[in-house]
Amino acid sequence: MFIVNSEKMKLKQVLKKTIYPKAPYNFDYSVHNPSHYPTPLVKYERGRLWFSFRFKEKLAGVKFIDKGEIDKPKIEATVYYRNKLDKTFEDELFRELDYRFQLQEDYSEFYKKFEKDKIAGKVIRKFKGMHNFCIKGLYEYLMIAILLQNATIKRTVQMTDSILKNYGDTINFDGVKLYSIWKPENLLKVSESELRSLKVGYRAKSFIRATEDYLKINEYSMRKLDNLELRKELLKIYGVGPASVDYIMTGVFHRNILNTIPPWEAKIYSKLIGLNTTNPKKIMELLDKRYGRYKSYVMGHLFMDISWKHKHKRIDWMEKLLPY
DNA sequence: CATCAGGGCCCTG
DNA sequence: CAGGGCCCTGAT
Repeated sequence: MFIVNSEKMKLKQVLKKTIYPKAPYNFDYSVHNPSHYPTPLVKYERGRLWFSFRFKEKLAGVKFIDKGEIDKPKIEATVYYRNKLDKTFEDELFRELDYRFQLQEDYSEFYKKFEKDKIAGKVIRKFKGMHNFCIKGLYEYLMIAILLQNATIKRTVQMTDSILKNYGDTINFDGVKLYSIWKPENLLKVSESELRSLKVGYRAKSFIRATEDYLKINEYSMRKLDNLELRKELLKIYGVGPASVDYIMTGVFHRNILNTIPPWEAKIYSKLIGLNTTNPKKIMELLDKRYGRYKSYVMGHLFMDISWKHKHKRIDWMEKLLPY
């Protein structure tokens, strides 16, 4: 017996605002990551992005339209909600969008240092203006991280679809229908066995325990922690281990770190840098030596490049490493 | 048909 | 700190 408590809402336009990111800003590279598995939480087209956005108890829809150029960036942002928002909330919402999309982040030091790098320079120039964005908040990302664990992409997609269908909220705006990850409180009304019936296996327990843990912490104050403290706090969350913590730190918290390289990524990295080893330790040594504290940016760029190429024209060896 | 490895993590000894 | 167990699915 399912408890159906998902919201289904049609939203209307309540606010339109122009955003001026810090140049250089490449819209498409800064709102879409083709290496992420497809979810019905976001819709992307060239120059356009729609996403569900739960912030401070309110579930809104947001549309971004690219109206600028890399050196003169400009985004038209439209917010959709049930009813008019008050000014304070609007300001907070845009401050949050600024954080999640790292709109004002300055990467000039990085470009100066590595734009001419023999290995990565070409790609860094090609992706100039890519900001390190993450549309999701901590809770949503936690759920995604659990869905990714110990599963192939295909299985992850299946589990995501069925859990969203049963417990996700849906919104309609601007002719687009999107899901949103449920409110954490609502998942606690669901029993572990109900979740298990969606074929998520032992992850059912993780969803629940991680939700309980999330409700005890405050992701906004965690942003002030340094890398070590933040890592320690995140690892306390049930279901978060060394692999997930790195994704969460670089994604949700925009920390510039690269601590562990999972084997499947090691294979990709080795190919990208042209190494003769797929040993994560060896790869890490090289990255440290050559790129120091910018190693995660460099790898981020190389990884983005191969993902975009793969998106447009399937690449054989990527196909093998990212089996659907 | 059986077996096994996946884009890990928890728990135990 | 190493290693077993865990859910399901598709490949062999």
